[in-house]
Amino acid sequence: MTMQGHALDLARDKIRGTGARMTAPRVQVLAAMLGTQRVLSHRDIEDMLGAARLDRVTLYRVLDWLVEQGLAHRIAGRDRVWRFSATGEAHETHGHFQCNRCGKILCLDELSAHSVPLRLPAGCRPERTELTVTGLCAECTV
Amino acid sequence: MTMQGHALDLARDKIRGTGARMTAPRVQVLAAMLGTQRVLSHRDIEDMLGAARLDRVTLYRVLDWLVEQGLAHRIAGRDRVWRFSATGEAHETHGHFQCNRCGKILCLDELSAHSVPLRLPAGCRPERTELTVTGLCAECTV
DNA sequence: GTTGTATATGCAACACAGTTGCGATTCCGT
DNA sequence: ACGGAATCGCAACTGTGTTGCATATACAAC
Ligand SMILES: [Mn+2]
Ligand SMILES: [Mn+2]
Ligand SMILES: [Zn+2]
Ligand SMILES: [Zn+2]
Repeated sequence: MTMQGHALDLARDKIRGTGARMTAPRVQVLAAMLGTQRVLSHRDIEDMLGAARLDRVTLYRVLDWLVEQGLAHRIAGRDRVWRFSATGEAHETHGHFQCNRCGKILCLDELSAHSVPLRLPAGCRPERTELTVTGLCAECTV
Repeated sequence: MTMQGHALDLARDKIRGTGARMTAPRVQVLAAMLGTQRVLSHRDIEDMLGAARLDRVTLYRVLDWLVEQGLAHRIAGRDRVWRFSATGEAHETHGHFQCNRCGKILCLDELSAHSVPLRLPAGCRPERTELTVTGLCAECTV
């Protein structure tokens, strides 16, 4: 409860900082993301909200907005589902691990995408390097 | 025509090599993939086949089968679209570049995923490392 | 060649992530 | 309070990929 209260306050601060409107959906979604270490899918967040349910489309739009504002980052897994995280700053550049069985994504904070030496075809303008290791997570290893 | 004939013969050889049935859909799809350097989506292949149209589901199943047999590789991009390639052997390990605007994928043959030093959380078993650079391709740069 | 059968195809219906348009609501500066 | 732009909620839609099942066919045995 204290933890959740803190996440709510933090979420409100961050949203206030953008200068845009502070709305219940934005606060709730960002607080949910701040309150966990996990990388959450749209569906994960829907489930977490439970009672405070909000429209599917609104959730998609809030997530897009959080990414635009730099308050969250978006990760593409091999299951072709977007996942979102609000923790840390270096997330744009570090690698991720995705479990082939349960789909869970972990952040590999020590694995920097910047350490990869780029040599691109002529004319290509790189924007971002994504580094994803797939395999089995500790819980799914038999 | 000579080029296409060669791709057809090569496709037939490879399919015969699996010991499974040789069917028109398999030959046509594999030949289409062997006849290009590009990394093709389901839709790309449908368009290429044109007259020799075949059922959507059959195409999905042929692609799955080609991957199972090791005759093609499947690449996950940032959009929710699988892309396939029959060329080379190193697709599992080298990096790829995907254009944020047109979705095209290029192979970065010189960028090896093996060069990335892994340091995973305890218990995680890595199977594959994916390295994708996103940005704008030469044709989409304004 | 004919036949039998496991295998592959084609169709219809479905699942699921994500998007678009638009009218109704609400945040917030005045 | 008030007004208007920003945001929300709903419905309908798109696109990719999957499942179930009846039909067709590759190919091995004869
Ligand atoms: Mn991360
Ligand atoms: Mn490749
Ligand atoms: Zn797992
Ligand atoms: Zn492009």
